[in-house]
Amino acid sequence: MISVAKENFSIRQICDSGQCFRLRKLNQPAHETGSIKKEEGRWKEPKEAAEAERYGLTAFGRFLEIEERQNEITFHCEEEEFEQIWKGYFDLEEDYGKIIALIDEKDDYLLRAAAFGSGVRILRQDLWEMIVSFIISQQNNIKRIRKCIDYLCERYGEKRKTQSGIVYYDFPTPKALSDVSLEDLYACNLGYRSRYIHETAVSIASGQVDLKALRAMAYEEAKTELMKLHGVGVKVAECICLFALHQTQAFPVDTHIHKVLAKQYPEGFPVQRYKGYEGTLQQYIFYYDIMSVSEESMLAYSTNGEWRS
DNA sequence: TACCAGGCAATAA
DNA sequence: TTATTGCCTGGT
Repeated sequence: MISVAKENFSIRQICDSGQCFRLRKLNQPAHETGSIKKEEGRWKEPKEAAEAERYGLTAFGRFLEIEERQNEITFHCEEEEFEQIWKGYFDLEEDYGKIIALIDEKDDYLLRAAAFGSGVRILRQDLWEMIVSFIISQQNNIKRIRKCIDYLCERYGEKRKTQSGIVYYDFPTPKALSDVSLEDLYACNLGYRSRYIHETAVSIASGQVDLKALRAMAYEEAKTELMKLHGVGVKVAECICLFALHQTQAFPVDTHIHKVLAKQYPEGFPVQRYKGYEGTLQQYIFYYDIMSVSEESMLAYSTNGEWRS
């Protein structure tokens, strides 16, 4: 087991940040959105060591159990595995405090967003898994995305078992998905995205688009190459660049970010000032926005029982 | 019941 | 080149 201090690092926040779909709280009904049960309301920091929150992560063909306590995070694996895989996966060699310190002291909104989600990090996830995951994400919500991905893994991924007997499924390979009929993909509730997944799997399994070459490409080139895949547009390509290729200059704009930009940055987000860190800051904004929706709703509810606009 | 959700591709203008 | 529209499905 390996424990690390919680410096700008929160599994709970990463779990809810919308960048990964196979990290989730354990002892919770399958497909529950992220770390919080609806009826529980806001998540509270565990006070005692005994109140550790347990998470399960499936990635790179492995299952990792993680415990989060008030001041530390414990990875249930050997040191070698941690050094070789998870240290890089969670981007633990980057100093996020340094990034937050770059924020314009006059930018109250961005300061609040970064303080709120200071434990969020940009993961280095598997490229193929991110391509499929973000094609599924379009016009979709996190809960359903998780469900669709689970379904694909359980049906077409390799079944595996940890030493302690936990059963999990690897993400299906491009070849495995390219062999699945459109009809069977529709049965996974992928809807019109079924066609995109099928054609993308064929493109990659056939070598028409090369994952290895993609990993070596610079941002603009990688984005253009990704958009050759059916079902991958600008937004999805930028998400893949950010969450798989760790190109932190990517700045995906979805409806949430679009809304925030219009309200907080009518003159445009100062991308020049934050060059190379746009994607990280975007993630703070995104997390702040999706997580504060319920909070804002409560604040908007005035004491006389009427809703303020 | 109708509309929308963390877009995209096809088609029209 | 830019604007509009259909698309699967589950939730409200």
